[in-house]
Amino acid sequence: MHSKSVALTEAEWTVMECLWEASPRTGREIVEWLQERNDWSRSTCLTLLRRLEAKDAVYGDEDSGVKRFRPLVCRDEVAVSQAKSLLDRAYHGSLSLLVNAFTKEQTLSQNEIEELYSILKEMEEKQND
Amino acid sequence: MHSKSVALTEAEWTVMECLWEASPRTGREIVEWLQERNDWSRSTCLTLLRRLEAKDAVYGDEDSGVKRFRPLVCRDEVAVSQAKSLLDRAYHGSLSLLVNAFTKEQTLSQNEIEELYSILKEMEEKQND
DNA sequence: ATTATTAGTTTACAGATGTAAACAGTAAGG
DNA sequence: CCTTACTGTTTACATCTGTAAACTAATAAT
Repeated sequence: MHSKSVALTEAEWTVMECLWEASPRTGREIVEWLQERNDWSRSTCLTLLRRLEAKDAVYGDEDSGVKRFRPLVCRDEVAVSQAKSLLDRAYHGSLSLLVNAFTKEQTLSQNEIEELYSILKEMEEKQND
Repeated sequence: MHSKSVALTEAEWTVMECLWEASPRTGREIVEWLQERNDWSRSTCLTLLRRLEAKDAVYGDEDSGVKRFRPLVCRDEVAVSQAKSLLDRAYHGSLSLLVNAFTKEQTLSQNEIEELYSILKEMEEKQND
């Protein structure tokens, strides 16, 4: 699970979710999983898998005609790189600007607020080393 | 400046930045502005403007052969809607998850941390009304 | 008038993305 | 052996994006 900054499209994300949830998974399993949420055809699912293989986001380990797919990038990496690109584009790279914009729009749950507090606290502690 | 949730592409963002910075602006001005940062041809700039007009993100007010463009969506709206879509996709809609992922990756500046604290504080106060 | 300049529009075209039908290879059933 | 049922691959095609040349209408300069 090396660290490449792959960019995933909407549809590809969905496929990856399946593999991040559990892997390896066979084509058949993946198709099934995907068809439960979207109504893609088998072909569509397999095409997406192939494209993901092409961009080294997954690897299909073939064993007697059946491939066993597993992710080559982890969710966190992709998420962060995606977030970074949005942040740069829309918030001059500033996390607080994003959070601010967000809170103006919708109230955060008490839970979220506490969560955020503790993240900040932790951050500070780490800094005081 | 109504509230449509337009989705902008990378290139379109750049054009919008120009108009958000100041408007109205004539085609010539926009092209100039854009060429200072990217090296797009005049055509490219104008094509993007036209596409933005098509998706009602800007309006070109024609006056004797010269158009005066201005944005029809505001930066904040677009930014938030973009952020929301990322959040949903990559962080199950949870802001704190995003913040967390981020802090793990790179340290926030003291400034950012304080900024975030004050946002949270404000948030809480608003809640206690 | 004729030409050069400028403004915006039309057309173009390759690569990415969503979506899937058609096809080929192989294993299992009869 | 021949058909069926699967597995994965090739091919296809419309729309979206990035990028821009070609063209037309209007204006200014000679």
